[in-house]
Amino acid sequence: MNWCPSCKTVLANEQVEGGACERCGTMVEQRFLEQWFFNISKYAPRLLENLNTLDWSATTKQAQRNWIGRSDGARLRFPVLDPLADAGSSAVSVTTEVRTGGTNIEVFTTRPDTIFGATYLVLAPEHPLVDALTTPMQDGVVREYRARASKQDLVSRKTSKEKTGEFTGSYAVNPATGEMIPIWIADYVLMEYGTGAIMAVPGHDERDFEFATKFELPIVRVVAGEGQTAKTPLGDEAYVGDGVLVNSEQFDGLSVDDAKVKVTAWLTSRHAGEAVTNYRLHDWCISRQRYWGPPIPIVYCDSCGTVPVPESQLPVLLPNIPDFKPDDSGVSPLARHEEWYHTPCPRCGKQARRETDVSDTFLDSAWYFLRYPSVGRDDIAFDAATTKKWLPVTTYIGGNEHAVLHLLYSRFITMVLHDAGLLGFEEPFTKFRAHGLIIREGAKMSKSKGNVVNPDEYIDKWGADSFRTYLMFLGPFEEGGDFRDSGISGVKRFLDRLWIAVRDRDESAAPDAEVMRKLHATIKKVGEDVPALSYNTAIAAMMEYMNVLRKGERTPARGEVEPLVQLVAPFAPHIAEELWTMLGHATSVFDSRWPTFDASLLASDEIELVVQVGGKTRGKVLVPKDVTQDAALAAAKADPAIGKFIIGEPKKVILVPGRLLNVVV
RNA sequence: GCCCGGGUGGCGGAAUGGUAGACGCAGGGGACUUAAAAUCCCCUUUCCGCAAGGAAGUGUGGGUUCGAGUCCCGCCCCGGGCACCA
Repeated sequence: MNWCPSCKTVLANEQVEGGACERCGTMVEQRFLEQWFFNISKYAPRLLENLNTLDWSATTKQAQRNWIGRSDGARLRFPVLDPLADAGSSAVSVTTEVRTGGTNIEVFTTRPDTIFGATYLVLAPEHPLVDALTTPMQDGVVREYRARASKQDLVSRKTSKEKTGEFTGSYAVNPATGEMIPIWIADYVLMEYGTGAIMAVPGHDERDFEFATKFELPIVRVVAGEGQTAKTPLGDEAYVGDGVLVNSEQFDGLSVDDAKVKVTAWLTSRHAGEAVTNYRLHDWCISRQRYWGPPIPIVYCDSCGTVPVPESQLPVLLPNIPDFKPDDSGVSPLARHEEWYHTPCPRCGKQARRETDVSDTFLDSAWYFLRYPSVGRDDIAFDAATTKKWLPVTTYIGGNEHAVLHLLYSRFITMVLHDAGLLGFEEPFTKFRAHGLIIREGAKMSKSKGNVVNPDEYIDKWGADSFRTYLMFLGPFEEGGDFRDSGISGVKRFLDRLWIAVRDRDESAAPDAEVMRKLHATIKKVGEDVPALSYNTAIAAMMEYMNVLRKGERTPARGEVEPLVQLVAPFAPHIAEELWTMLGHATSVFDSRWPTFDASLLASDEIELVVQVGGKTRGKVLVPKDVTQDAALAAAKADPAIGKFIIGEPKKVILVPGRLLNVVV
């Protein structure tokens, strides 16, 4: 288990980032503890598959794909040679009369095509077969190696790439070649992934190559790349590229991809293995050695064993205790509370003991969206009709730091509840967008970097509306951006000008046609940008309109400025509400309709047509919006600044209606 | 190493294959003012030129196209995810 010595609790794999606790940054240790898990790994294929149907930020989906970590390959069985009969003999062909002890070593590989090059096996030091496989002669060194590996924490073990290992003294049979190959243990093989054992193909795997070189194990080429043959020496590194099989008997000449399928089929027919898909996603450890949290509703009874607390007795409430601080024992503070700890067994009524761990807080946040619409109901978790009306969540915006935490857990819980018939959907968040990170002084804001911004100071100085609008303006929402103090003044100035425009408006003046054209273009632009989360360009469009509205300190007509207040409202709600009141409305701006635009106002009869000659922009001409190609060309020739570039008969003329004319000469 | 993003003025950033640099910051000049602040107007990619004008230009090298920041191929750099995962 991952143990955080600072938080004094175990952590799920998802809550360990680069070997450190997700919450406090302390390096985690490894401890052996019995814990409760949710079987999320069973859902790995679905969690992965469904990603293709979700409208989520690409980065978030990719993070989940990486975390789930699908790999297609094969599980292969290597029979172990009877250690008494064959120990000590050198690698000889034993195709006939293989005497095996009946044990098999199962390995997972993504390269079944290279099995003819598997010259040894490696087990993780913790592999359950190690004891049985270790010969008396090797017992000392193996025992010592395992002890050393167990003491070393997982982080340094995973990061130090220096290969170490010991020979067990036993041999297995390569099911393809029939040759006997030595069985080693080494800490570069991890018990927690695959079967905890690998077939080593040093010719075509960098790690195996390094190990084989160090311990002088045989290296065989079984794949030949372009310009290589079966005899081409491997040199000083493994060949991991594509190619065709060599030194692989009947499979020689097949491509790597073909051979993966055919070798697996062949081994399957010989009962030596089968194709499998492996995932790196582990089960979710939900036990926590804390006080605050929902107790895991399990009772341990000497007669009945592990008994779940029946539904009628749920929830198990926390006892009110003064000493709720966790300690380093690995046991929850609840265990110190005798009265609570001892409870009758729900099944037989005899004295029994409660589970003292509480569940991970991520379990709570994994279903809060189900609870929220039904908070009015105390009798049930969530009401079916209400849930059907409001869920799944249409659009969810959050941080990518939850990609493999909250967002993965929520999907899993939703799937489980769906399968239990409690929900009509199996994905909780139809659309998810990850907001970007705000960068300041060249780094993402963090307490340790000392570059965090306290919003209160900015709100005091600039106002909440300015601060909020600035955050939306400083860069694309999904990419984040640079927070620079100097940038706020522009947004503040915009809101000030809006205030003045409303205050000084002319109630009787008729709106100007050109201004109204711009207004309608702005309504259109903002209306399109907001759902696309392009807040920065929406604000820019409103600023642009403000420049037109207040050009030369003109006094705007009411009809020119009133809709702008509605457009601004989602960005700067306080000032918008106040301005709306100033405009004489008795109800909230948020109860007013979103302004609509008149498309017929947007187009004018004459347009500026950009003229290119040979692809280079040479100027523009004013033409009717539905100008013909010939008329446009004539207009271009008539313009002296453009005409001088049009020498001779045009070879080709391209007119992009309403936009551009390109004359190729 | 693998997989995602991204690379555009002094800066933050705009650009359905069609005027690169919208909008904002910073900078310069001007109007108003006794003055300052505020407000308003103009300029501000680089190079050549007094100017008119011209040339170059979106990390880099090629390619497709009448036309490429945008599409395709190779490379470099930055940010993020995964990583002794077989």
